Amino acid sequence: MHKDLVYKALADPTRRLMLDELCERKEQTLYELTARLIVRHEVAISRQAMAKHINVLERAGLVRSEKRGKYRMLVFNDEPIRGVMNRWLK
Amino acid sequence: MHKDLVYKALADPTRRLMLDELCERKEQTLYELTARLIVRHEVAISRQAMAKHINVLERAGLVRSEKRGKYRMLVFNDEPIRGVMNRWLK
DNA sequence: ATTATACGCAACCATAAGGTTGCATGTCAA
DNA sequence: TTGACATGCAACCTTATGGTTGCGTATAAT
Repeated sequence: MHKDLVYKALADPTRRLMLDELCERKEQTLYELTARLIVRHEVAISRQAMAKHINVLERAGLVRSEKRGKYRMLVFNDEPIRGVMNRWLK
Repeated sequence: MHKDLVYKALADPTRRLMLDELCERKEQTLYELTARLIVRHEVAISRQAMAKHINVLERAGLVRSEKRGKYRMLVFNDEPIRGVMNRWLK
């Protein structure tokens, strides 16, 4: 569980929006999430770019994914964030 | 107070070490901090690179600096971190 | 069976990020 | 006042990052 990956994953605004959405709706497909970002947050992005972002989030442990048929189901996991943010707080 | 700058500032391991040190010892000069990182954390880095990192941290509001004679005094400020980490925690 | 769907993978591109070297400048000590 | 010291500034370089296009593939729908 490399914390560096968590910090780096959170450094991109698009990935933070993705976490916002996944935080609200616990389970989504990659396709749903992409559509949601485009229409609700006016993000201009391709599916392939979204897939890359999801991979970054998954390597950081912030997202768990599971292949179900032709869909990739995404679930948010807040545990890495908890282990990372208290570092400089007393 | 752009939160994006905070996330980006935290994305680099050297800057995180700098915050660690500044969190421990509230007031340091840039020179002290550089020396401390090199000897205590075995970071191979130049003074100029450190100055760049400090500027990034300052723009994010994580460090306040004040010119005192020929020294630049650095003070850690945890307020931006508090405003940034509860985003995905219930 | 054929077509549409949701996704994975790879190559490629432009910009940002982190680092270095070199030089200039203001401050302090001898 | 002269020199060492702590820092600022700018140009430059390398690699990482975020994005794209193109193609392949397994699943689902018609």
